[in-house]
Amino acid sequence: MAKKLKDTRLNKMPRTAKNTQTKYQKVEAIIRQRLIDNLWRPGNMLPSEIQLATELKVSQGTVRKALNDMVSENLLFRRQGLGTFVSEHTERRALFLYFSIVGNDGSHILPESNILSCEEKLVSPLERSKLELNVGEMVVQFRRIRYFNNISTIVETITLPLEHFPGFGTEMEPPNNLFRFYQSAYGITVSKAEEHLKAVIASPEEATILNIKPGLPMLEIDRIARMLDGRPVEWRVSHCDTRNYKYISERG
Amino acid sequence: MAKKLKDTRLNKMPRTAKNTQTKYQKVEAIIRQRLIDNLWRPGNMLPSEIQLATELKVSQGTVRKALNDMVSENLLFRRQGLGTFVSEHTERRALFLYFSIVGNDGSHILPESNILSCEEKLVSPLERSKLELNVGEMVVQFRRIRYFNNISTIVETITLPLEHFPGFGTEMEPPNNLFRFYQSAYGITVSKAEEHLKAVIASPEEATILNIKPGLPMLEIDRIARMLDGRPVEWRVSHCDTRNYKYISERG
DNA sequence: CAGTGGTCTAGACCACGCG
DNA sequence: GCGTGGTCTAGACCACTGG
Repeated sequence: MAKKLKDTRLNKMPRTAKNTQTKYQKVEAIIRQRLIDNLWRPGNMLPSEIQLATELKVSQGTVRKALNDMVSENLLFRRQGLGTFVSEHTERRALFLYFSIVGNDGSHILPESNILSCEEKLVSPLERSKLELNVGEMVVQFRRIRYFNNISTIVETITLPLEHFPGFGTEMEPPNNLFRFYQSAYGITVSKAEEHLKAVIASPEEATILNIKPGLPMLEIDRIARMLDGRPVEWRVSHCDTRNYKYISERG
Repeated sequence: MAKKLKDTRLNKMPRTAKNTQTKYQKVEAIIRQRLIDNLWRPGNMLPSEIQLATELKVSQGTVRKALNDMVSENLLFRRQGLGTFVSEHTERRALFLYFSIVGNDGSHILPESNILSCEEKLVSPLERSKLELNVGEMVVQFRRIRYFNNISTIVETITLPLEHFPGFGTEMEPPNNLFRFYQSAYGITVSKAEEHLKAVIASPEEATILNIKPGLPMLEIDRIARMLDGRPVEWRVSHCDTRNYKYISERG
């Protein structure tokens, strides 16, 4: 790692067949790298467009395009009259961006959670492929129940690469909003996730845990969350009782 | 309807508290209306940015911003050196934009389909609320099975407001790609959809139709599709056997 | 080659938030 | 009032497409 580091000033080489990256893409890459390096932390204000333009020797419009692209990726947000800021994993963000379960009436509620178990172990072949790890690496795995209005509705199994989360779960109880915790405690920002959904049957164990009938249909959400550089950072399998809740998704 | 129609030339009134719409938003509204009116049809090329800018008395940059916004809504697409075009509901679009079921290995296949039944009837209260219709309006409702590689996997119930689809299903068999048919035969472009997912149990009837065991868990996809002006135009409930297939969704 | 969209610049003015 | 982002303009040049 750490190849090509002295790119602070953009080269003036014309864009040819061998060099398809535009100026605003270079600006974007520089800013993205600064986020990865935690040079600007979540909640911080970035330098103004003018300052960035001056520093990087491009016009304000070019900086603007780069920033706008990152805003539409939800990495940054802007407030007119104030400035441009690094996004944080707030409650609101967790609720509307990374949590797709709502009540039958459409109401958004972030459920409470309760840890059932937590262990460190050697990565299994399936976990290796899901988290793109090497043989012999360690993971932390824990299960938890999630409650809406004190009614247990979801059981989750969460697997993390121990490399990125030293001491996770042993030094303190993981909180309800995990993404915010990853960000504040480990400097890891989840910026994307892929969810795979299936319908399954509640196992006897799940039925006991959730206090429902075994054989009840459950919505399975199998999700890989990725950090800013695109590497997987969490594998989560959630089984959700969808009698009173539903998963929502927009298309188009 | 048809208030405020003579807005072809943009007014020069300064943007105040009572007038928050910017120039590019006005340009966007004009172009969107032309799409709704089928003035430019799917697949057609729009006038060049320069032409639009001249016609609407704004600069090329303003037109560009309006067009780019609509490109990111998938209403238009651009090809450098050629022009800007109205999006069509092609196979590819159906497959990647409005069909979220893929194989367990991630492969995209558009299933074949087979109509089971089709009827016109008075709208029910539930259908009224789903499709935002009035009491006494008529709908067309039909069921179909969908096959992946000749294996029946999905059973769908589709409800359409008859008002927008005169003669639907009676004059000819609805084809596999419905959205393309809505567009080519009725001038109706689906531009957005909201999907609500739950896990349910296969009913005895569904089990018979799909040749599976009753009681098998099925993924229910309850979807409202909307046309360019935002009005609902199709209600579809799909029950999918997810043993060999899965629903995918990106977040962030 | 001419025409299209794509990038980049420079500068003007507006709307907003805060002191 | 001042600094921020937001809008708008005008013009230059590049890259791609098709004839």
